[in-house]
Amino acid sequence: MNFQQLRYVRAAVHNDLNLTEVANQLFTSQSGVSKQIRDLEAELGIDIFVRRGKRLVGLTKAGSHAAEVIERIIHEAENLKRLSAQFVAEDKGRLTIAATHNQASYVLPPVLVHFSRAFPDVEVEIRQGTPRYVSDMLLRGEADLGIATEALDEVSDLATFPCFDWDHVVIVPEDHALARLPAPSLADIAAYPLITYSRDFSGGSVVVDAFDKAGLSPDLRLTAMDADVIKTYVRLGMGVGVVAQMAMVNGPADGLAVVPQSSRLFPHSSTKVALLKGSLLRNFAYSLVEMLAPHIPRKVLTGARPLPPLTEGLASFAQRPDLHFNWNAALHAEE
Amino acid sequence: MNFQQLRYVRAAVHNDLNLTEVANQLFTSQSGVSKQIRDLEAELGIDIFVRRGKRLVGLTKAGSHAAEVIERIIHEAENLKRLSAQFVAEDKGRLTIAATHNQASYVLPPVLVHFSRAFPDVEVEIRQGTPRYVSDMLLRGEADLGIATEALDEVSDLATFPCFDWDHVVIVPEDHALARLPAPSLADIAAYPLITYSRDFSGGSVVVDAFDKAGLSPDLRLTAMDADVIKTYVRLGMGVGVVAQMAMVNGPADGLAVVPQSSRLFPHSSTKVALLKGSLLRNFAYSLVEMLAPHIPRKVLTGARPLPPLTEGLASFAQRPDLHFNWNAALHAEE
DNA sequence: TATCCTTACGGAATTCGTAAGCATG
DNA sequence: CATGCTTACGAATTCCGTAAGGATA
Repeated sequence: MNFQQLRYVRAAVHNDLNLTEVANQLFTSQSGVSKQIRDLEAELGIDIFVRRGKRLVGLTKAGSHAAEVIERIIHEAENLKRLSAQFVAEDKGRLTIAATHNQASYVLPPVLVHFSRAFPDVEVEIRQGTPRYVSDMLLRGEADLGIATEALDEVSDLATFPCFDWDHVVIVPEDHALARLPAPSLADIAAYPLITYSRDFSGGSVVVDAFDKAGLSPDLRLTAMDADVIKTYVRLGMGVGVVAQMAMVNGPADGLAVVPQSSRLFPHSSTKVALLKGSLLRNFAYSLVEMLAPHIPRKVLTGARPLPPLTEGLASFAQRPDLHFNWNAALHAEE
Repeated sequence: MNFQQLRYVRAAVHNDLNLTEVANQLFTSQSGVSKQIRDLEAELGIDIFVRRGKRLVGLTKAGSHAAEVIERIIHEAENLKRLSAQFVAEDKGRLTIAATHNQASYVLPPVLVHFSRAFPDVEVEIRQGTPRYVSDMLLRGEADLGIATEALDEVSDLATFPCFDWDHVVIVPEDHALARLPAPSLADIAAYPLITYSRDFSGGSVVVDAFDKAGLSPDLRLTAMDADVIKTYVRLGMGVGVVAQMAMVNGPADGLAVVPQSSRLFPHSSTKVALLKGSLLRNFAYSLVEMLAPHIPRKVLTGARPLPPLTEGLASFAQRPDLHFNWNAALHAEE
């Protein structure tokens, strides 16, 4: 049994049991992958995969149990590497953040400015996608931290921490009639074509649900993944937009107006930071979580790991209040 | 990074950092051990061990963190093997039980008779020693289950389950004066030389503590690790013995008498079964725990594992009430 | 001096990748 | 017939153990 074999099995499970794909992804030959997996099966004395002819078509019962354990072994091996890196150069390394467009564009910028000032030797990589993509990246171990909305709470292998609450607002062209009403209702808004987030973004369903609950079925003219697209079409007069508050506060708002009191029309949303349970992260990653969610007690954060984490790293951070970031101040500075 | 390297590091930590010893224990050359460890340190970029000249004298800070993670990796790798064995031949294999003499001699026999009838293809190996030895065997992964007294509760990496309570009794030669009193007190007993368990057996301290608390300091003439030795010397008239109840009920009692009401003189003791947290055991091992502690809800038992265990094995066992063993009946059948 | 770790080096075992074979859809 | 797994086999790499070197207590 060796790590290579375990990695191959893991990759096969994550890649539709396509060994050719696995070989490409891991930069090796597919014959090697095939052989190593067969060797492992022979050593363990079990079939991990169900084969039909020469094709892998599923996991055996033993295989699916094995896959779970293999996942943990590889995960711990990665923890070992991260742990070592932590001691080699405490504040140097790479941090991969998976985030939705909204978070990446309007929430992360001020925080990351602060972060990169505190950790100049950390390369930050942002990967953007749907909430589902964010959780997948975390589960696959390809991202260290994930930033999205409540959707992450539903993934049981992730530890999520709330950062802050925010609202959706209704936006219209500056000269639009709705901008002049003191407090338009949902019904007033539903009279116009609507432009908002796609349904698979949690924001999307929050907005639509609010109209549903009020017994309204607005004309959902266009849905998009990001606020910039929505704003563009609103500017063009294609309809009334509903976007996250931050997109107007922290982003360009020229030619647009926020409909008065419109933030009260929808339930609060919440930005969450998530990490894979059992992950031993680099010190600077924990620091970023602290910046995003300074109110989370440190012990809760480290509790995401079933067994004791790198306590020094965290303890030393606790002694550096200069690292704390008041994102609320930053977010609303321009208001 | 490979498992061999991790095993070497682990073994070094468990063997006083003596690589020669590690090599002997793992049947390899010490030069190989040395090289592999150095390779691992090079790959991780950290020193795991503190060296003075050419001697390993300690773990670095990074090393002690690494050792913890390595422990988990190897542990999960063993889980993977056990899991596979479980599917190859569900009720066939080997079960190593570490137990104190008392448990091995008077508690286990009736249970194991029952067990080996239910699982005829399981080889059972009993390893006997002090409570400390029992916990060490579990922590080192050399035993699957441990049976001892409360002493196991103090080891945080072990999950312990209470089996049943029992008492100590005072034993004397048949014709002894104490045997004729209706209910001798501790003071009555302390008038004679005492023979009981060694202090490092939890039974030992329970007995001595009871006298201490009563303000008595009896003449502790002899201490031994097992009841048979104690009984022998009591027969020879060397003193009054204090042994576990089971040693009289389930073991030979010829020539000896239990002092009336003497079980009330000492606090209750309790037999515990323990397993290493996070261990994925074979189905038959869980079955033995069930026989020993049938009142423990199955979910609590499997909860000893941080992540989902082999649920089929356990579920199928739950459907076989024939496997349940009433040890209380067995233990007291002769009464 | 006895113990014990490290390095060097040659042989053994493993792993890897190309190429060919063969089953599936 | 395009895709995809397996097997065979030679090349490359890695692993292992003997032996010598050097450091400590």
